[in-house]
Amino acid sequence: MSSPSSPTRGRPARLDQARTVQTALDLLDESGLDALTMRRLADALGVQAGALYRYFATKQDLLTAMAERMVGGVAGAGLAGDGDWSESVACLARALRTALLAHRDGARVFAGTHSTGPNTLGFSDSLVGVLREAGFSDDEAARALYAVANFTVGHTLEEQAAVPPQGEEPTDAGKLGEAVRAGMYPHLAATLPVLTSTDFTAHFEFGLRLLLDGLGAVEQ
Amino acid sequence: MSSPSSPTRGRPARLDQARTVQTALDLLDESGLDALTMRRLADALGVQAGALYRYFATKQDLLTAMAERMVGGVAGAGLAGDGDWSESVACLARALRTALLAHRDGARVFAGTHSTGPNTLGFSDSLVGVLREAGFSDDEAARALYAVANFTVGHTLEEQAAVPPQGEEPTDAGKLGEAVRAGMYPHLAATLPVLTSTDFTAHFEFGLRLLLDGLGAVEQ
DNA sequence: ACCTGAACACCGTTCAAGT
DNA sequence: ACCTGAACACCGTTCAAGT
Repeated sequence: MSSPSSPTRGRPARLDQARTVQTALDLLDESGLDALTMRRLADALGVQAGALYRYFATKQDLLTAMAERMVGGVAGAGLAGDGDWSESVACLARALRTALLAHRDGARVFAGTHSTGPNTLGFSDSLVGVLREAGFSDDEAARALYAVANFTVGHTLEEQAAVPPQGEEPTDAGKLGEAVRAGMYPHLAATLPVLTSTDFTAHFEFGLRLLLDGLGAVEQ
Repeated sequence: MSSPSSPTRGRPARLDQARTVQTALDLLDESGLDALTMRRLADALGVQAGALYRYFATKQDLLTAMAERMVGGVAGAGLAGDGDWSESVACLARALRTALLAHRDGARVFAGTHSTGPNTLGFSDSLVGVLREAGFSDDEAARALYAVANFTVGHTLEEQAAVPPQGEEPTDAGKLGEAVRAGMYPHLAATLPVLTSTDFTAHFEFGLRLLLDGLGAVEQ
């Protein structure tokens, strides 16, 4: 309740958790995760690197706070639609993907951390709640959460890796094309246009539909 | 065909790509991805760090070769079962998960790279092939590959993060328990036993079933 | 041709000392 | 109480020089 920031009377601290996380997210968007170092972040905050350790015990803790902040508001997406559990779950999954896409390397940051903050737990509680209230068992609801969340994060990880934010060529679809045209992989060759398509929203919606239809079958 | 390893007559090179990748995988299993540095790998190979760069232009290239090696043989899993596309796809997904689980941090290595080698492309071609031959369209087959692969990798990423290989407490289920018992999150509280269950195979099979049932609905 | 030795430009983290 | 300065123990990568 009063760790490093009680209402003190000395000169106000230049740093606090909220401003540090915000600046870290700005730096992430500008330069990407690989360029987000404690020293560069300290520079952006006008401070020495060591000072950050009064607010975050490790860099991993900072990344966790960033992930938690990124998914703020996502839990509320479960209230859309009018009582259709399938649409509510879809909205939650879409909101999670959108929140991760909103920051460069957002999925990598999220996948690399395990926040137990209110935004992250609120999302999980919301999704599990929608399914329990729709009549699914506790086991089914919890496992559906795993399936939807893991698919969404895994998908967004691929999406952000495949579509580099600005400059450099997408080095990936290119090498895939070469390799596939080399001869083997007849099935990949036939489906190359879809595989290298950048319409990731369509890919995402397809996978999400599979999961929801599968859940509909569980419901009987 | 003859870059750094022609059949020369001088003293044989101490290094080659295959031995380097194998030693790197051994080191990964012993110490984990964070401890896998070019210097430590060089040490294990009895060589200086700089020497590795004759065989791999960057550390990322080495990691890609490791990922490619990890999924060797996975493509063959599509031949199991007797013509049931659903069982073939399930076998491919299970084989991928098993291959990633076979190495410490295997999913992290795989998710962080994008191999276009024969093992990785063979897996994709195999899965797409099973579906195309079962009558799915090219679009459906390609998108199903995305869905199954992203779910499997996302799931295994979580699994390996949740179950620390040997020592240290699972710091994760613990903090989740605290936070959930604090009051809010009634739905998480009700499903806590399932959420903190370590039966990841059951979780995986549930999600996989959803995807396959969803695909069955597409088939009509 | 292959590897060493040494350097370059960094990292995350700690901690006495200042204010 | 909060931050600086400086250090510790590392990183990935490059490249002249040796053999």
